[in-house]
Amino acid sequence: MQITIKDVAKHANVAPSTVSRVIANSSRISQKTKERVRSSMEELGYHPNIHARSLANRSTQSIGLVMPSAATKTLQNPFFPEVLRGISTKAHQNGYSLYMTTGVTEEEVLSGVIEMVQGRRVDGVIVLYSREDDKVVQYLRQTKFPFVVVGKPFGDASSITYVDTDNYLAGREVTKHLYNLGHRCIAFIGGSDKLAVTQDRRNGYATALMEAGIPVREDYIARAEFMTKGGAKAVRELLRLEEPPTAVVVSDDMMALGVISTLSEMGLSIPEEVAVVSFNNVYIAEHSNPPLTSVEINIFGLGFEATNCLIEQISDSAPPYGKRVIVPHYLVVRQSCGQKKKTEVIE
Amino acid sequence: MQITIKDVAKHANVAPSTVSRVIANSSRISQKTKERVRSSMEELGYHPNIHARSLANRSTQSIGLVMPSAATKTLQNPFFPEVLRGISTKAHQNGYSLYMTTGVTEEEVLSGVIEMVQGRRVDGVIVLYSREDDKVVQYLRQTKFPFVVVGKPFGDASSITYVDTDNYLAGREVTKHLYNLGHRCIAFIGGSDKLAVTQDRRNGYATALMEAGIPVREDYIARAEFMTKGGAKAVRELLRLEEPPTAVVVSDDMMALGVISTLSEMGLSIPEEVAVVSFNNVYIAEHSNPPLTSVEINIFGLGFEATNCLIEQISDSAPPYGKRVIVPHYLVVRQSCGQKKKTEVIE
DNA sequence: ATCAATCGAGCAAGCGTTTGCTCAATTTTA
DNA sequence: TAAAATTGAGCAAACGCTTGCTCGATTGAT
Repeated sequence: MQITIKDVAKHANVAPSTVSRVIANSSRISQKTKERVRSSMEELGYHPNIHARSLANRSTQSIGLVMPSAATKTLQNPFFPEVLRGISTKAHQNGYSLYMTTGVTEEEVLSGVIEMVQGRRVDGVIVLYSREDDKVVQYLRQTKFPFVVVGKPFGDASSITYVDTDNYLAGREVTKHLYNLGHRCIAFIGGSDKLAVTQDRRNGYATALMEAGIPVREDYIARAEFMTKGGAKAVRELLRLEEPPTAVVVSDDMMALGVISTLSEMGLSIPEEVAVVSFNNVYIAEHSNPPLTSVEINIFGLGFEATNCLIEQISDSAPPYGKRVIVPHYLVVRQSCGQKKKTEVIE
Repeated sequence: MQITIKDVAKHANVAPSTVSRVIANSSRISQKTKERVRSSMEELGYHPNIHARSLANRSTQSIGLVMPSAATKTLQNPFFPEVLRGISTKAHQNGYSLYMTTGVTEEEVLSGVIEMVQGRRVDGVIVLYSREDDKVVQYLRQTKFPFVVVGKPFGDASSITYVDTDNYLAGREVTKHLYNLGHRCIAFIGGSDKLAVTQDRRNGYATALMEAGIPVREDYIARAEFMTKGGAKAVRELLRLEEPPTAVVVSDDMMALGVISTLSEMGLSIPEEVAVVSFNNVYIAEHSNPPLTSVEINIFGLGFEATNCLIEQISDSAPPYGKRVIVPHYLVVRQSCGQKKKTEVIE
């Protein structure tokens, strides 16, 4: 059987309540008693029962994680482990542990979240994506449960705390970079249109083109799944156009990987015939062939900051309005985007 | 305030205990009452408080996950997300949720585990690695808490339930494959020597050499960290040898990635000058340059099976002795290992 | 029609902690 | 020196749920 607070109390010759207060390090207990109780705890190998504590306490010291539906697929994108690293680092620092539910459909995910929240399983929730018309965010909002979103939320963003990259700016910069390298036919391959990240990056792309006086062509904008296969398919279609692009902005490294393997298969050389840039700069971007030019968005930082915000909210030290944290990004130039003509570079 | 079982009871005009039994779908309650109670639950939006339930119940419906220490680093290896996918799929199917603690040092990890176990936070634990002299496994074993190991445990393996790849065999096969391609100078680059997986793969490698009548050279066996940088360093040393190897068996795809980028940097062509094979066949193996020949070990399956075994143990439907599940593997041949002379292939 | 068996539902005692109150002992103040 | 203030610790009531027992009502057997 488990060792309870009562056993410790008996062993130390005090009341259970005293033991509890020793654990909480209450000032109402004398130093002497504290020490006696502590050594009893040590001796008996006491560990508090988390459920009893949560029940009495109404707090759980754990954080719920919401992955996009079909999390099982999602975990294949290195974005998630990395953001998880950031979250778990901060959570651990503050004595929180992590609680995950997964679900295949959107409904399943929502009911998982409801269970977490209503069942008082967690003190707060981090939503790891931002999608249009998302039921999870709606629910969390209306129940006024502490939560933060990784990505820019839809609707009344001002009342929601979120952590994000300035994807619009990043999209613009990347496109401009290609323009500066001399490209005029630049395509965009994005993930699901419902995702904030796709929209922002695409808008940035479009803005950059307009600024450069290049019309935005609908047939240069492709959509695909956030994984390699989607990227492969999208690029095939683009190259079938009468005037195929000489450069593509791809909204995600994994998709970009698909793009470059497809290009290689088709016998097109990168970056000479088609230049490629993408976002996230996940681990493997550096090791692909050729290495990917990508926007470093500090995924770890996104997770870390999100957790920070959440803990602030939980401990009521957060302002009552939504807070917004933008994590800085920068372009990491590698081979996949090419460079200006050699001569110019040498100069 | 939360809606409790009492509220439902009042609303449905029954006793709280009846509501509880309705939830448990006890046969002692008539169909009519069940329906009435259920509609009350629905109407009030009732969700059971998980902590109260666990407290009364002594069960938590959640599974603890133990990552190797410095989990923050570990998550960078795609092995973990993938095994997580397997675990979370099976767990979800059976209504379990996942609970993670992380820790930087071995001590931290251990105390996290102790907290999970003694604090009755989880019903069972999955250990995601196998290392020599591991305190976590020792602890779990002596407390007789349900747990399963992913990887072959040390010590009295027969009493521990574990799920593993036949790494010894895989190491042998891979080495033999290189031998068959004509290689006679084959090196091995492994991760930490304390890990079961490293030892097994290395032993398989050595066996294959012996079977082929090739002496095992100490200076052909390098050790490195389980990530790209380690691989890079190790290969540099091997190539400094008087008689450098023409092929390397690398114990992990991530390290192999480091190996091949280093080789490229040094101007050596793969597979012509140095052939490379590795293990795990993670997502990116296919997309590296050149694509990696790697052993597909079904990481997802490892996670899935491990969870399955654990749930069996928790629900007492497992045998009292340690069970062993070996998940099959197979070699996926891609460019990095080269092939026999063209003519022979064509024949 | 009577008694035993069966069925459906309620009572109340936990599960292990926390915490507002109470109260005795000690110290301070007048 | 007596009264007031302070300190340290205990009592007992939650927290929300489960479950062994009890008990009245229904059913079936005699």
